[in-house]
Amino acid sequence: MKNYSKQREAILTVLRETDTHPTANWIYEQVREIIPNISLGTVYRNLSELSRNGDIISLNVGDGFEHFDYDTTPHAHLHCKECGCIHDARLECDPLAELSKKMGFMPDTTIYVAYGICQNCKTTN
Amino acid sequence: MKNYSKQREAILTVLRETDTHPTANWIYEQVREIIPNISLGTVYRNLSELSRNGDIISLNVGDGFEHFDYDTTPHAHLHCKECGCIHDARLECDPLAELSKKMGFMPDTTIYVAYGICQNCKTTN
DNA sequence: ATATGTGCAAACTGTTTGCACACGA
DNA sequence: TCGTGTGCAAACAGTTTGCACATAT
Repeated sequence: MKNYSKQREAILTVLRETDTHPTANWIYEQVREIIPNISLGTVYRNLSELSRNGDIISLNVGDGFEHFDYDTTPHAHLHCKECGCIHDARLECDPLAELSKKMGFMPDTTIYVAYGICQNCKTTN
Repeated sequence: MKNYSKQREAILTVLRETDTHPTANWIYEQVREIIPNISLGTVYRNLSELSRNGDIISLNVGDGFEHFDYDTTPHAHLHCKECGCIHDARLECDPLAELSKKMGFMPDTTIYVAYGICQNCKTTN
């Protein structure tokens, strides 16, 4: 762990302590409870940097928002088109890792997303 | 196959005849060679509709552009961070389908993306 | 005639960036 | 002091949308 700025530490703390897949703005609002006058630009800058370093994962599910995940291990995301929730799931196999090896492609991140309707929304409607 | 407008037909034709994963703007420029005065808004509207219907796939690799794919079958995408190319690959297993079944999640689309450096960029640098 | 789709351009919005300033080594 | 990071606000860019008009049934 490097010697990060207190802003970056706060962002990491917020991200570590949630099991959702928050957007930059949600993180911004949470971090403001720790550092009230932090700016949204700083949040974006740090999230980009952390993502580039591989400390966190940037997840784009096509809802117009970038989502961030503290868990950088390969795992699946189940994204509900109805309520927008994103659930994690353990992978039973990792085809992207195997594939990449065969094709001479060096992946440093792999993303698995299933789009559909979650159980909760299914029973509600 | 429904009775689509000639604009939508042209968009589908362009999409069918490429093996890349074009952006809305690239599609727009191609379609203009068929329908010179088509508007970008129409391209976006049709792509959204087609994607919603499941006729095409919308793919977001986090480069700021939405990419579209005529191939709606589950397959892997290898996205090069260097040159931005997106290569297709056959899946050796489909964990998202299996997972979803177990968790009561009904997916209508599954996205597999590996981020890294492609073989071409690796040898060039 | 009526409903659906289009062209155009303005508006929207998540994200990025330039710049002056603050902070830590 | 010097370099890196921040706060602020303006700018950016991909996408969406309102509206008048065209098109097909």
